[in-house]
Amino acid sequence: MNWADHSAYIELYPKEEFNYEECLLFLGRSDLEVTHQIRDGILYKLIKGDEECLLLKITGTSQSIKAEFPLGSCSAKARQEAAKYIWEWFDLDRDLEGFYNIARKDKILQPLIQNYYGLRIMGIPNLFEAITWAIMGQQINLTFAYTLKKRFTEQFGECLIFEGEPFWLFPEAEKIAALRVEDLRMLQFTSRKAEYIIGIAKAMAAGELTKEHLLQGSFEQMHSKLTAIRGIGSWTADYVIMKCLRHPNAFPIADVGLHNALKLQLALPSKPSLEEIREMAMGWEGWQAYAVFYLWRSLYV
DNA sequence: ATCCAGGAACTGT
DNA sequence: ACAGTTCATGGA
Repeated sequence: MNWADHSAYIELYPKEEFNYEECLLFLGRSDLEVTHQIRDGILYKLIKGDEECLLLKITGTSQSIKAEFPLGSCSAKARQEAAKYIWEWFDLDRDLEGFYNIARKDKILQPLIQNYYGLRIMGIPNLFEAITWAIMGQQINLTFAYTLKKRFTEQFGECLIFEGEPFWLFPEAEKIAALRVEDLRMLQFTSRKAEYIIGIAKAMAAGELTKEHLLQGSFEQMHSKLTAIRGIGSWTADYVIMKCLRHPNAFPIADVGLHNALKLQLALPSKPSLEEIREMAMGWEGWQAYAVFYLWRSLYV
């Protein structure tokens, strides 16, 4: 992690192939987003440090990301945690050169890496949030998924008011583990999703499911451990591996957004079959997650 | 109104 | 292993 601690603020220095504006565009794709805010081009994110909440005020250029602490000064340890969080959130450990090398030779990806140069997979570092968000998004349109997340967070998450505006933390697994299905049904979750989410919250609260444990395994091991959990199928496992566990081989091949993006990019009369997608993705080995993320990007704005 | 949405479990063969 | 069915509700 390449960063500087200036006490009043911190600064992170990504390697090349980084474009803050592109990343910010992704973060601003929904007005219903509750786990971060963008106001006047400035990104605000509330994170949970050791016991205490930390509000980050983030700005960036193509060379660096700067984060201030509008709540006041914070400890050196908290600043380190903030730096680590942002580093992971923006996937700054990744060297995109490998991806761009294979993408330059790929008919589908070539225009995308040109248009979205420097875009990184904006992650969800918190495992419970990543899994829960993926489950919320199963088989419903994205707008409604954001509505569910907003209700869920505003009902069960912690809130901090700053300058008269609320900043939310995604709910803790411990809190959700104590709920009943009806508590989520009231927010228009389906019974099925409510069961899945509470079940996973219980497993995580009991320490039976942790990010650290999953990260120890290979891609295949992560995938099979995740899909062994009720509510997590192949799509959800790949999504979580892509956004939280950060394995670049994650490939949610059944994703509807992916299908639509391919149809659009290739001007196909209808969505490609899984077999056709496998064919297209032959050259993406080792970078499937980035290929998918760039294709998703092509669907908006 | 009708179709479908960043799927998964369940059921029957 | 594989295909069909059910869950459920909002957006376009």
